[in-house]
Amino acid sequence: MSEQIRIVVAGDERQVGAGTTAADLFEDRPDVIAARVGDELVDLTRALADGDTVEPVEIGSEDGRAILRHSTAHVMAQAVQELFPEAKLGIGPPIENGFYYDFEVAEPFNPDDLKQIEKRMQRIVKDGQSFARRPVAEEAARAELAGEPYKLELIGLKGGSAGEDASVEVGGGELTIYDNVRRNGELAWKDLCRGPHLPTTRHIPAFKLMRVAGAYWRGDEKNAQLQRIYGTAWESRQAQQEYLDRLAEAERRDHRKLGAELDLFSFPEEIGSGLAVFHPKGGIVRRVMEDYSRRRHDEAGYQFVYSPHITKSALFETSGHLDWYSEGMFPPMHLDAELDDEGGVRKPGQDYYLKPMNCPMHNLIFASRGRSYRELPLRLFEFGSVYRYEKSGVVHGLTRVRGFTQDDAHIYCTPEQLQDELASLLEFVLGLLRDYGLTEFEAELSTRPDKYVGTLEEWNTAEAALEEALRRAGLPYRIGEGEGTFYAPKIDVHVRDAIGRSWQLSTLQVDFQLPPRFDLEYQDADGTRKRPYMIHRALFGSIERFFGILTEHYAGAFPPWLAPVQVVGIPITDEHVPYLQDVAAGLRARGVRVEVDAGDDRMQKKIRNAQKQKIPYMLIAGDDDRAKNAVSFRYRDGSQKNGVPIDEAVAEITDAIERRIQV
RNA sequence: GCCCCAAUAGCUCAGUCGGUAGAGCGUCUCCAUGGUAAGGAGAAGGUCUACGGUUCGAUUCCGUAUUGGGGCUCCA
Repeated sequence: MSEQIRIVVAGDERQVGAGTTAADLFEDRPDVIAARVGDELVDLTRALADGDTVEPVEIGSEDGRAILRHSTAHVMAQAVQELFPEAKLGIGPPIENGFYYDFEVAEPFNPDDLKQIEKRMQRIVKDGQSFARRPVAEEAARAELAGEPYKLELIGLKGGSAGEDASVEVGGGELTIYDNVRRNGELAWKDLCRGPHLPTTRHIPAFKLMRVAGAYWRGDEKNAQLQRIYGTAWESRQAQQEYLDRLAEAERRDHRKLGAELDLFSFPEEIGSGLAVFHPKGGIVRRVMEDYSRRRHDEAGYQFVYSPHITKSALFETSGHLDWYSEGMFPPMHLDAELDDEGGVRKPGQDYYLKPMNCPMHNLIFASRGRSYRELPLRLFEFGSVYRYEKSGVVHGLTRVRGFTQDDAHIYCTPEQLQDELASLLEFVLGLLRDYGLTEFEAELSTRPDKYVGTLEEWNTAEAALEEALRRAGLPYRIGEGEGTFYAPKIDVHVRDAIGRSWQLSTLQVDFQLPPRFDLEYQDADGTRKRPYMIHRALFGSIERFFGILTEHYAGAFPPWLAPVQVVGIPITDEHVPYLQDVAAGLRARGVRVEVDAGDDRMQKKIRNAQKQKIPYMLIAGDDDRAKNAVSFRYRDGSQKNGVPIDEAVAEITDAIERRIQV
């Protein structure tokens, strides 16, 4: 009689024969593709030991998907090496929505290659090769993988500072190799890998290769650049299709595309990379955003300031930017130098820089005269245009540009005021974002890094104040331990858009570096001079970026209060144009942005045009409406309401605009 | 900055295996007066991104630059 062991399966204690595997336990569960034993994810084929607790890992679960994707990465690597035997393996981890694998190849892959690789993968999936785990000693692993220089490097990193990626391959403990074994027992392929993996390649229900890109070995730009193939893999064809549909939806909402279609903005080549111009329609949206923001800041006790776009270099020497941020700044222009007749320097001249930040300017305003504690908190606000010399490869639509305008403010307060100021500030931030229909937030509190300026006490005070502000706002947050900048702990607010994507928007930072550098002081009630605390904050971050994000959030269908054209009048025939123009005049008198389409298109075409421009309200009028002193609504969603008296129509529209409702 | 890909009319794209180009939409003009997503006809519009090279000849091939796209790195 065989030996018995005791295990706990999904909470139930059971007695089973020695050598029992998780596969045996979940025989009747085809969706189970791995097991969690204790804290560890393992292959189904792993034999269980006495006292193990075992949980099933379903293919559609988070862990299950990661295992599926990682296994698919192996299948892809096998296919690549079968087709391109000279390809050297990098790493191939699962990622959100899919996986990748890096290869060193002489020639980059082209789209045709991808198709071929995908075909070969389908064959491997059909083959039903099993993934077999095999622990190996380090020396043996080195011998087996002698032809794979990157894998050898990973073995060398074992247990060291291998980093997240490498740990997928080598883990912390023993080295293992996964063999892909054909059903006839023949070895098809192998890879250094920690696992776990699917039982067989047949357990891959749906996958697709997405694209090729260059990627540095171990993420370091000094290292060799490998070819990375990205793929996606899912627990069902349907799940994959839903993912592909989500991608298509994101593409449909792409602000760069909508920006052109809706005539909002462009990036003229003549101006330069990352430098946007706003067209009249984009200008309206932007102006409404700015006006609203100004009004809210005014109500919240901010004072408005203006500062120039360029400054002598000395300012950024004082602020420290030239020491630690010069790479991100546009090169300086050298002005006012004079040479004498012999070519010698008579007057050395000055370097002027475009400003990458507004804070030094605001500090000068604070320091322009003596400040009393009675003035604090002093809140200086500016729509400040700044220029940052972003690397050419990172510029992207409106979300990453080289010239942009921050809704920037700096708040100077006493240490005692810090807590309340941060709390009300956070409230203010969230309130404003909510007005744009952004309601799902998540915050990140970044704390003191190893290298920092200021005193430990100051940091503790500020971090505690930030955390308390988060608690008061009832905001879910995570802590980024040591992720603060060297001069400040900060809160970053991430918002979720209409299709669930998360964007980092607002940032609140307490600054310990600039007040002493600028020798900022105020005179306290007891007559002594004290150093104020300084808070940097931006709600939108950059107006351009926020504009881009909003465009995608609304898919270009801006709510009435923001829409460039709020109402378009569409006459049934030319004869009704004057009637609609009267209606429009009434709306315009109430501040509504309204146009009457008097062109020679047919009514149907005008509706189509208005629909494509995503105009919130179409007011249609013909003989019937005119006879009743009415108009007919057609809303953006295609619904309609006929014969609405003009007064009611105007009231409905102006009300929706005033209340900033989303329609 | 690095790797790969692209650039043809205002937009989306076709095309030329090297002999200076087309469509649809948009624009303009005219006709049509039509009740909820494309009425009809005609016209205008392009040094085929720029600069070099090869060639009898370059929009096409090669190089460089610029701009854009997908990644990597970066985002204080």
